[in-house]
Amino acid sequence: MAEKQEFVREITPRSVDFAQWYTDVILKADLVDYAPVRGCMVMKPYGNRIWELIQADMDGRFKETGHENVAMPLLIPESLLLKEAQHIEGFAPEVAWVTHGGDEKLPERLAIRPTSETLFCAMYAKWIKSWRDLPMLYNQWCSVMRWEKSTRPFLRTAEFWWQEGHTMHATAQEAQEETMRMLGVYQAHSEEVLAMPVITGRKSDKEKFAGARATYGMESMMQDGKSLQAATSHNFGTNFSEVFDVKYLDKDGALKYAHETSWGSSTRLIGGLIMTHSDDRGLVLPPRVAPIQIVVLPIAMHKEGVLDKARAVAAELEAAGLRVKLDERDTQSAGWKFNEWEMRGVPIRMEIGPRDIEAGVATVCRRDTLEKLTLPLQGVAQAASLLLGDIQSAMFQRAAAFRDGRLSVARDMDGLMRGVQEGFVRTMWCGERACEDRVKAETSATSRVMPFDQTPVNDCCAVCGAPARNVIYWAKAY
RNA sequence: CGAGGUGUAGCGCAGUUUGGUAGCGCGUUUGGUUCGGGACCAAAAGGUCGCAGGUUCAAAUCCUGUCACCUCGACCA
Repeated sequence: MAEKQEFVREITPRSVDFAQWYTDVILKADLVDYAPVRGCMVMKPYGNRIWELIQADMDGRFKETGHENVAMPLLIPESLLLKEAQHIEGFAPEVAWVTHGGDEKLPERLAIRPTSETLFCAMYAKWIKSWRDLPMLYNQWCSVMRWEKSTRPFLRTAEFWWQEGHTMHATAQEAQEETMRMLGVYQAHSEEVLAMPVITGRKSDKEKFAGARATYGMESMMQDGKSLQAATSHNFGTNFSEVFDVKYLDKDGALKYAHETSWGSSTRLIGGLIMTHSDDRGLVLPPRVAPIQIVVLPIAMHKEGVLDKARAVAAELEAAGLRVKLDERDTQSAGWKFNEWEMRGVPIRMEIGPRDIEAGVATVCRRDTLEKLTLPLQGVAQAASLLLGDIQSAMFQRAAAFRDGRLSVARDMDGLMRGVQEGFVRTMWCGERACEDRVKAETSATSRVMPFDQTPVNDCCAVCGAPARNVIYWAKAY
């Protein structure tokens, strides 16, 4: 028995080596594989399905808030990318270039998009003429490429899949409202769907997006206490509009620059999901993004009536709109299947065996707590739906409690240094870059966000002691 | 990009110090017994030892280079 338990833990325990644990989980759960291209990943069907479920939910939220999807080209002419100085300065080191068409050298290099602000702006300059054209609210789902030096599946890959929303507005106020609205959409999605609690706020100038006037982000704490930037929402003001000449004729007859926003989230969310919820047995998926919500396992399948009953139960669950897998393989033992589906994070395992059938119940095991219970077969779909709802909210509660337990408040550098060893630290900050650089040098932590709740801790910067301007969160980050 | 580590059967590894017939476990295939937490027995298939050079009668093993992956730093969604 002891040996069997060891065998289950082919996955390195989190407490021993978090990074190795992370890699083990995604490979054992069959989410991705490494590609022949350096730094690139292949999303396998199971991992890709999670992304599809994330996309479906998020895309619905984008449409509810008035956005439409477009498809922009993969390539950006060098001259276009170079237009906004700060922007290209931020991205230049990691741009991949197309230099040839067939054997012929191109007259101008083409960048493989690292992000599409420049393309959108070039098009917006053509499309926007009048105040009647605004706001223009577009989004695209695509992949982008950033030639990263060190990569890890989902967290940082050379090519990654994402959505990027790009909008143009008549006024600064509308642009700011849009920036906040989309940050709110990300937060709601993360907390309601991914069961991943986040802290939102504004980024310091140091951490801000290249070319933006203000960047807002949401940060989530992983089980090693490090922070993952899970999404960002930027207000560009008229920075790009002035460079790309995006102007409209306003009601008052004056020609004005449009105010721009952009916001993005990526397959990195899946990495966050894994590092938030999973355990030493493998993946734990929140029901709302689980490709399989319930796996039905016929037990002692060779016995009369078991398989028929299991099929009937699976069909009933499916008819209720649940994502169900009936595992009828006769090549694997029941115990083997238990472990496999646990490793792959299926929220509910439902066993249908001779004893269950006789008692009119199903034996059920929930993945988040590994707790076993029985559900009456009468009305099983409804009970299962309720249980999935419980699991979803319990996972959020648990993650939030974990996060709160590792969140500290500090008034000085000592407290800050101690705090970032564990998780997030809330302090006052004077607003100076020098203090951020000092924290980075001494603790390897960075400023994450200045939260919207600015209730002061005290009145002086925790780093330098000068009069404080903001409340800010610090953490080591991915 | 700096420091360290690892590349040997589908997967996990031993063998490398001291050069001399390519090994083990899991998985796979076939047959049988099992079947409520990774079952058991028997037989079988499966390898250009990451790649390229070099040294040698002989290289998985020694030397040089190179690529990939993993960890820790520096940079970023």
